[in-house]
Amino acid sequence: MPDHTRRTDRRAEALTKDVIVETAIAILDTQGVPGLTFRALAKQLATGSGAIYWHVADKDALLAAATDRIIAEALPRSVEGTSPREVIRALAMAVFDTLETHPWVGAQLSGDPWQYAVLRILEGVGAQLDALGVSEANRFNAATALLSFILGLAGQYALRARRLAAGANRAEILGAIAAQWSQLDPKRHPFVRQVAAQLADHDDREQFLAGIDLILAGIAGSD
Amino acid sequence: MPDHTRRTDRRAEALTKDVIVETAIAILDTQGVPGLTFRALAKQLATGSGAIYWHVADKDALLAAATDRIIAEALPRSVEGTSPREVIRALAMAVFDTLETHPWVGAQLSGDPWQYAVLRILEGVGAQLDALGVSEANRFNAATALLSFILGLAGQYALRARRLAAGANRAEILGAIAAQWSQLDPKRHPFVRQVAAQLADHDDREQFLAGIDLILAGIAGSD
DNA sequence: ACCTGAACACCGTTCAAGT
DNA sequence: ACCTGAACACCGTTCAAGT
Repeated sequence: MPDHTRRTDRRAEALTKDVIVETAIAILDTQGVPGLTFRALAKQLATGSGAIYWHVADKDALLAAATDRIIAEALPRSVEGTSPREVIRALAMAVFDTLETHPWVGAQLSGDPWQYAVLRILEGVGAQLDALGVSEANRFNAATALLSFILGLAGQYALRARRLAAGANRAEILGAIAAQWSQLDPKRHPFVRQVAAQLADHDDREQFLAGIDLILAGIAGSD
Repeated sequence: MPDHTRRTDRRAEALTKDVIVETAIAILDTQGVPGLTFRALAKQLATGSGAIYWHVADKDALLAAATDRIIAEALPRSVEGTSPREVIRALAMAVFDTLETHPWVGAQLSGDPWQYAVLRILEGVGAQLDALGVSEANRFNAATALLSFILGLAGQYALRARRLAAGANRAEILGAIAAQWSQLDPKRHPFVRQVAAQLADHDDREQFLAGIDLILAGIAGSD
C-alpha cells in the first residue's frame, strides 16, 4: 500500500489467469510457440513455474486461452448496414489479418478446431446464412465448409509464418517454393509447374477472398 | 547367407530409409504422434537412436516422409472415363478415407502445407480444372480453395482422431461437444446452439462431399 | 560408410514444503 | 488459497568412438 509498486516487467500483484495469458501472448508474438515454455513464462512473471499450474490446467489450455483472447478481440463486434456476404467477408478478413500479427494463431486454430475460438468464428459465419437465404437443412454444411476453408488457410499461413520467424522474407520463401516447383517433372506435375509462376507474386488477401467468394457463390447457387 | 535370418520384429538387413519410414508408420498408426520417439523407433528397429539420423535429417523430415508415403499410396493413380468433377470427388474422398486409417496424417497435412504430399493433392485437383473449363487466370485460386478446404477438414478430423485414440468413441465425442454447444448462451450463440442437434448424427463423408460440391458449384458459376 | 549409445540441453508436470 | 522450486520422467539431437 505505501510504496509505489515498481512497474517494470515484473509483477507486483497476485498472479491471475489474465496476466498469465497476456504474458504468454507477448512471448508467442515475439518468440513463437517454441519460445513459450513454462520456465520462460515463470521467469517473465517473476514466479515459479509450478505457480502457473494453479491458474491454468496445462500447456494446451494455455494456448487455447491465448488463441481465444486474440480471436475474441479480432472478430468485428457487429457490422451494421452491410449485406450478409459483406459480413462474412469482413469476418474472414479479420481472421486473416490476425494471422499476420499473431502467426502462431494459425497453427493453433487448425490444430484444435473444437476450441472456443473456432466456435466464435463458426457462430459469426453461421448467423449470416439465414439472412443469405440458406435453408436450414443446408446451413450446417455451408457453415462448416466456410469454416474448414478458413482453418485450412490458417494452417497454410502458419507455416509460412514459422519460416518468416526463421529469418526469411515473403519473397524469398515463395521464390524458393516456386523454384522448387518449377523443377518438378513436367510429366508428373504439369499443373503445379504451371502455377509456380503465379505463386511468387500473388496477393494473399485476394486469394483468400477469392476462396470465400467461390464458396459463397456455391452456397447461393445450390440452394 | 547360411543361417535363415530369423524374421521376428527385429531387423537383419542394413538399415534403410524405407524400413525406418515403414516402422515409423506402424508406430504412428498404433501409438499416435506422441508414441513416435527416436528411442522407441530405434528399439523397434533394434538399433541405436543415433543411427536413424544417418538416414533421416530430423523428426520433421521423418513425419513428412511417412505422410508422403501414405498419401502417395492413397491417391488414385488415374480415374478413367469419369468427369473431372468425379475425379476431384474421388481424390478428396481418398484423402478423407486415409485420415480414418491413419489419423495422424490429418495433423501432419494441415500443419505443413508445403510438403510434397500436399503438392500431390494440389496436382491431382489442379489437373482437372482445365477440363472443367476454368480459365487459366482463375485456376490458381480455384485449386488452392479446394486444397485449403481439404486441409481444413483434415485438421478437424485429426483432433477427433486424437480423442478417439484416447479411448472415446465417435458418438461420445460428438455427443459431448453437442451437449457443450447446446448449453451456450442462446443470445450470443444462436447458430451454434441450433446446429448442435445436427452435429451428433451427421455423416462425415456426406458433409465432406457437400463442401467439395459447394466449391465446385462456385467454380462453375463464377467462370 | 554406417552404426552405437552415452551425454547434452532441454522439455511439461508434479509435489512436498512453505506463506 | 496460493506460491516456490527442486525433482521426475521424459524429449530431440549430437558426437566421439567403434566396425
